[in-house]
Amino acid sequence: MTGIKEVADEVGLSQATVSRALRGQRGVSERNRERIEEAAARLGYVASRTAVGLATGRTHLVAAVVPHVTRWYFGTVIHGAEQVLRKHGYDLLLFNLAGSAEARDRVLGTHAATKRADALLLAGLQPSDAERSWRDRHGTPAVLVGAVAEGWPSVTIDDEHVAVVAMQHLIDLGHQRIAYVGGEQANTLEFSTPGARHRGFLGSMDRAEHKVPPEYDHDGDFTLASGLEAGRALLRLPTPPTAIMCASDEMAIGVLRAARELHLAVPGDVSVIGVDDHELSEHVDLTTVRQPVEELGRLAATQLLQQLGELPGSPPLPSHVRLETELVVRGTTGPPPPLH
Amino acid sequence: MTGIKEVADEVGLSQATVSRALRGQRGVSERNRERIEEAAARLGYVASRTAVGLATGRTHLVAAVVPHVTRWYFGTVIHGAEQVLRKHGYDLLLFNLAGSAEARDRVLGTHAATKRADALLLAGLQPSDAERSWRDRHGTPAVLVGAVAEGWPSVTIDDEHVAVVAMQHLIDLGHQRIAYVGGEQANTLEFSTPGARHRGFLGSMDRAEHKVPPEYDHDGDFTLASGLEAGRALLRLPTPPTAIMCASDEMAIGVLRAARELHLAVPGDVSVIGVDDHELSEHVDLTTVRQPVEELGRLAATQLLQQLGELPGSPPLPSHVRLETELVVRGTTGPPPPLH
DNA sequence: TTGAAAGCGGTACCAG
DNA sequence: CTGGTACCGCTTTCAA
Repeated sequence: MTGIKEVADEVGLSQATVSRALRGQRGVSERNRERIEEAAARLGYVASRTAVGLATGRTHLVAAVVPHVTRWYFGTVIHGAEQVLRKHGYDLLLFNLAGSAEARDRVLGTHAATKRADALLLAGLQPSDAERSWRDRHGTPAVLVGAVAEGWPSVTIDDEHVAVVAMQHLIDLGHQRIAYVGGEQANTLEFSTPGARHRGFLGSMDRAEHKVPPEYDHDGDFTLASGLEAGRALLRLPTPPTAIMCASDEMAIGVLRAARELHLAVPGDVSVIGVDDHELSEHVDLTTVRQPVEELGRLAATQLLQQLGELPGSPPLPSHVRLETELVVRGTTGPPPPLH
Repeated sequence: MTGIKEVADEVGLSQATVSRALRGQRGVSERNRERIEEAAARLGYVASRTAVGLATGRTHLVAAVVPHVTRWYFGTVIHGAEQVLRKHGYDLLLFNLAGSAEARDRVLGTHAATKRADALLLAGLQPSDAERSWRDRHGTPAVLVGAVAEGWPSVTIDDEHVAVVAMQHLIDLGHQRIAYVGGEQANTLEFSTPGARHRGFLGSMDRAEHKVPPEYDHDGDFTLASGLEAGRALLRLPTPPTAIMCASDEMAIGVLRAARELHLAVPGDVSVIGVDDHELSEHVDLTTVRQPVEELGRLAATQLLQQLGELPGSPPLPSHVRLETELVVRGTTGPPPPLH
């Protein structure tokens, strides 16, 4: 491994000068700068990130913590974040909780993430008490994606509003017996989204003066499989709903499959709406409320870079960014079946 | 940030002793070890990874390079790898090429990954000349997932065999006019899988003495959208195939959608088979050849840990691990339609 | 069993 | 504009 010393010896200058030259700092004669750059390139010198980290106190690492990399939403957030981070010389440390609360403690409790990275990106997670107090003490830059918390910058959509928009669409079509497939209790990692969407559902039903029998309020865990299960249960009810709103497209696709299984027409017998605009939703012709997931990731990364002082020129992002969503009407919603 | 010095002062011992005690090394009196551990816990001391890295030369970081995090296959590989790495104290640095060859040069060419990590996990990528020579010089532990290369440990399936198995299934059902949706040229990042599967397809057709008209040999990029497009083209042919084999489930699902669009019955008019056993495949009842993707990731991580000397007890993994695949017959394949 | 001190590979301050 | 040198925070000889 060629070190800075070799380069210095090669050009007959000090390490200090080489260091300055290579980082583009002022105070190096043009002639020497060129010689240094040439020598560094020729010798294949690349500064050791570890040594730089120790000397400067910055690792140029951002820790991204997600509940599940394999879920489309989180994969896409990461994809978006990584794009902008890399552009500014930051690498992405991935912490995949994979649904285990224990993993979360290990990652955030022992500071596996926080000790090593310059900043923290939490996606789909509500910071725990331990995490917020840690951050208060150390002032590590952090950002939340898809969650809000007092004092933490965040990039989100309005989850309650999303549900209201979806519900309004169904209500406008004339539906009254609307069921909900959410994911409130199922998630051990605290997650604010399900609660907000659920509130949106209940509020809308309430304002429309429609009753919500308990069996119309179903739990899921945001996976297709859980949607399938919920769909089966709901559609086999003596009085099944005429419309089902799901807190995610993956669950909605599961419900669609349940309907198909039971030979029910969509939207003839039952309408289905989701949230996300998953890459697959277009293909199953699912009506949904689109959220700009990749952009969420990009903005979160931008937030972080700003806190890290890496974006001197750019206008500061507000600490809470809330992105617009959009109702995408496709083929799975329609008027309720005529009464009989 | 409490450092080792604070802990040492606290217990009135030297940093050396504290360091030894905390890493469980022998040569520290039991009494002092306990006092040190207590003090460290009380002070909330966690060693700086950066400093440890500089002193030991090991970062405890593994760089995982993938073409696309958002693709199910790669997300799952990462998920599997991360699980075992974390268990052994390694963190995962994610490099998402996002389909850009330029990103690849930046990541691997400038050693963004290699300089910073102890080991390299390349998924779905064939090492370039520059990469192999770099590795030859520096001896960085590395492993390939879903690709093979002279001198590189790898964890794979037999991609050619996978295609042969899929084809045999179709041929056994009586199909003769079989088309292929692959992804050979489309991928700028060199990728060995498409080639192998394509060879399997051609070889099977050849052995069965079935002709492959050029228009039956279609390109895709492993996405659903490309499958849809390929499906439309193939099924609109004057003499359409009676079966279509796709190099991935995502493309197969696209083909299924094309069939639905054109009001063709599956498998009545056309049979479709994929490769992967994507999490969705069960739900669309797709016949496919399953590969154990998560296990691929886990084994790759194990390979790496072994090279890193972190698995002293365990029997060494062979340098090329090839996992079994399995034909999963579901509802999208059947006998060809009767001739007319 | 313990401690002093020399690195690890850079950065940054202070003189010159 | 350039060089000497004191760190950064921990590990690791080498002596005691």
